[in-house]
Amino acid sequence: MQNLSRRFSTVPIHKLLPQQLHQHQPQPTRFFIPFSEYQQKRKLLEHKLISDLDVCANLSQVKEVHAHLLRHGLSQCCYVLTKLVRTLTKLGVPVDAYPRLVFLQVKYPNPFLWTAMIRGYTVQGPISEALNFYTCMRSAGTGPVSFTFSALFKACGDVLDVNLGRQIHAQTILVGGFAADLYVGNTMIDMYVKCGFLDCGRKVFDEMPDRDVVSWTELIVAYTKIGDMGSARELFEGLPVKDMVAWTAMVTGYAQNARPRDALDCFERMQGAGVGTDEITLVGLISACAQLGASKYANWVRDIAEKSGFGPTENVLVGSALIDMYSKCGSLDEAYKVFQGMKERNVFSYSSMILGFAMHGRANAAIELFHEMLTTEIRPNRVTFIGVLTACSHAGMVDQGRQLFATMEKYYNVVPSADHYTCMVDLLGRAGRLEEALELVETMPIAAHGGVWGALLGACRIHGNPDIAQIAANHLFELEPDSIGNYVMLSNIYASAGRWADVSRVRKMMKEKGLKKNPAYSWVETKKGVIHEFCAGETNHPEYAEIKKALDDLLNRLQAHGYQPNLNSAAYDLGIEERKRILMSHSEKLALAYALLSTDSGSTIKIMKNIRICEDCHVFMCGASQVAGREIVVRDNMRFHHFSNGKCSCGNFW
DNA sequence: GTAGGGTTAG
Repeated sequence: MQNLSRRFSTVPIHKLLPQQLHQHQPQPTRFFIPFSEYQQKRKLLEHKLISDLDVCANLSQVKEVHAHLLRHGLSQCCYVLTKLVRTLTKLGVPVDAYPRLVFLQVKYPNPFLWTAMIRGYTVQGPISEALNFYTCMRSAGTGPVSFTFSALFKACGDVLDVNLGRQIHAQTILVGGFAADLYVGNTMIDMYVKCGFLDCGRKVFDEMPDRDVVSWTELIVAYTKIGDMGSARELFEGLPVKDMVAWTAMVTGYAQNARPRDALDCFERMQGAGVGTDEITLVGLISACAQLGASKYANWVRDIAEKSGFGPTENVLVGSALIDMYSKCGSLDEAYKVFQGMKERNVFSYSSMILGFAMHGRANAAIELFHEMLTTEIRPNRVTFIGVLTACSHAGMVDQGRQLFATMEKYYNVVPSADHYTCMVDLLGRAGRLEEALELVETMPIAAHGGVWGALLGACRIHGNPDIAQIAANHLFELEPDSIGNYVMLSNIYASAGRWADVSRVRKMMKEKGLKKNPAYSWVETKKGVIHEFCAGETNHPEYAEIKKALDDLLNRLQAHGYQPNLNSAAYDLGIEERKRILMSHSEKLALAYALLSTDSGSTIKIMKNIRICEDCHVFMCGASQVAGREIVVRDNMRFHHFSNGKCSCGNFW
């Protein structure tokens, strides 16, 4: 066996070119074969070997074909050997071993055989060896084929090496004609986009003589990923023939960019265009419905899934997405029904269900399900641990949470991320161990992000610790200078501690930065599925008089049960009566009163909020669930609160 | 050989 490395040049292509090009013009590939009986027989044999290779399921079968091939004197037949190399790499045989030996026995490899080797190295690595083969192929005077470049671009995209990609791009132009090839162009766009050079991808697209729906979709997706839905849309509208993948890219793009309405509109247009729907389209659509959080859409999309033949029972992808959606729409029971009905479950199904339980304050159910999962073959991933740690933290299970955290890397090979540290800080913080939580943040081996400090700040609110709150807030002001919530939180913590001078200081900071409080909104769905929006302090609802009356009635009954307004939940510098009035105009209270008027007495009231529920409203909801005898579910921007018989599922920690 | 996909914490 010859030593390959000595025969092959190791000079990088940019040094070989362009001089090398002039020395070795690519030889034209010969397609014409003189016809004869011998040729005919040989051709039949080649075809037989190829189809034998097609059905090979393991290495020994391939070896048999190889032996057969050698017996018939086809050791130089590039056509069959190319197939042999492809089959071997497809079966996962290291290209550096057996395929390389096969290749070395060929005196004059044709471009396809070279490319099969290059492709093998681009898939299995190292990419340097793929490039080495390319260089040698060129030095041997062999002209590449378009697939050679596609394989190389794919490899560059996978390892995010744009410099290499650019060198190969230059090659496609130098070697001649390949830059204009459709497949080469498409993989080139993909490479640039993956490496984060969208503009270069766009330039390739703009200069391509032939484009197909794949070229368009690649760019559309790239725009949706960076959040530029305007450019995505513009391209999409110009796309002459829109197929299912292209439509799906738009639907999913809107969903991923928090524009659920547009996602739904786009889907309806897609249906109007007579384009079919598959599981991937449904996932995007379901995610949009989850964001809308209304049961009307939840039922609508489930119906579509069933009718398209991708029901949750059969399809694990759709099933998992539906679990998440129902959880986010406040229908935990429905989520669990979907979960139980699924024939096949995977780590997504389990994690979504565990997160659903955790989000709704059902800590024990979440932890039980986690243990049930461990009895299966399915291994937990990073998201599963987020779910189960969140559950522990809401149930105050400090020791169990610590134990889980300690085992995640050891037994499950999941390295704790800043997000997992967020859960741990939350766990310790909620349990009142603020110093320990602070110590954990200060000693964690990776950088703390806003989430970690935010968890600490939230714990300081629960336990009224303005000093540690100040430390956390200072970090947050650095990390997230424009995030209004942190200022509001710190100001509230000072207000609860009666430190009015500090409250003024924080307010001044907000003013200087030009930050304004987000207006508070609540939404409630009537029995007809119409969604009503309420803004704090708003009096212009058409049924405002009735709402006000219902709210006053409720207030009177609650006061008879001992409810007293929590005045700390309103601005400190107003009079007591004014503060009481403001508290009563909070949007979730208006929404609750309207729901009492407009829904059936036995049904659960569901209210969605855009900001965190205040303490006064929380107490108010607890009481209301008792005196009105209703189940109330409130989704704020953090989690779900289930109010029933005067108690909340969050255990008054939120 | 090329394009669309799910769960994430304050």
